[in-house]
Amino acid sequence: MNKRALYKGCLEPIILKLLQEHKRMYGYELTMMVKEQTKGEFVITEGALYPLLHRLEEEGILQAELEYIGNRPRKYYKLTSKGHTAQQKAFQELSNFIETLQLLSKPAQI
Amino acid sequence: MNKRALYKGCLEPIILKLLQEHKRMYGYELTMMVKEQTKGEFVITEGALYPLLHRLEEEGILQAELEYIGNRPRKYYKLTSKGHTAQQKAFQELSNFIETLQLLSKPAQI
DNA sequence: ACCAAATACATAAGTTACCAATGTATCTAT
DNA sequence: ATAGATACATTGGTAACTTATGTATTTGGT
Repeated sequence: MNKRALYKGCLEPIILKLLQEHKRMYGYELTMMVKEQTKGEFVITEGALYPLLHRLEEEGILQAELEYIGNRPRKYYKLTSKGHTAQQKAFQELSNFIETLQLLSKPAQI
Repeated sequence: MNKRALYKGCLEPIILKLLQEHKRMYGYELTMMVKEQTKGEFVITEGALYPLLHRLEEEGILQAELEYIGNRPRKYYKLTSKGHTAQQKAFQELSNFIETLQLLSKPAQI
């Protein structure tokens, strides 16, 4: 069992949450922030992140803005109004999921 | 995003945990107990459960005993000594995972 | 001045833990 | 009788990842 299998499905709510808290962020920044906030526990691979961001943009959940820092391109993402709704829903699901997991983690209590 | 993607990887630690708490259980019983303890949130499909149980047995983590209730076969599983070790490790990983998720769920605190 | 590491984007192929569907058979309750 | 619950199992498909690879710019150390 790969320990990493655990956070399958968590990436999307995490990204949406961060974008709700920070208005606009770019891909690399998102990976760094997740790594930092989780003390190195969650490391988002590029192969997971970029396809996800593209999909979310396509779905109208994110809106992208390309900017240049010197000659280097940087793509900022922010939540659309549809994205805010999606974020709340996704985060609620994640919270429920965690709560449910804890039901199983704790010994039965009367 | 399928909400069910969330608990990918959680099934194994959950099953191992239940088997540690209850000494011996059979497949159908496991599905019922998870459903009950999570108030219907987690529903384990047979296509996920039985292959997992078989794999864990093959890996020497579980030991199976076939019994008959009338004419109906029932396969009890229990943790081997290797299984107890695996259970503790898996559960620790799950706990860490939940903790890490909560790091991201809560707003940054100084 | 040089080069490794960091920054920043991206895609393609492979993995795997699950779901949905299907199958078989027995037992129970109405 | 027969629908639903109990109890096992397998097959085929999927989606969200990982690993590997690619390109290019910028920064920092010696």
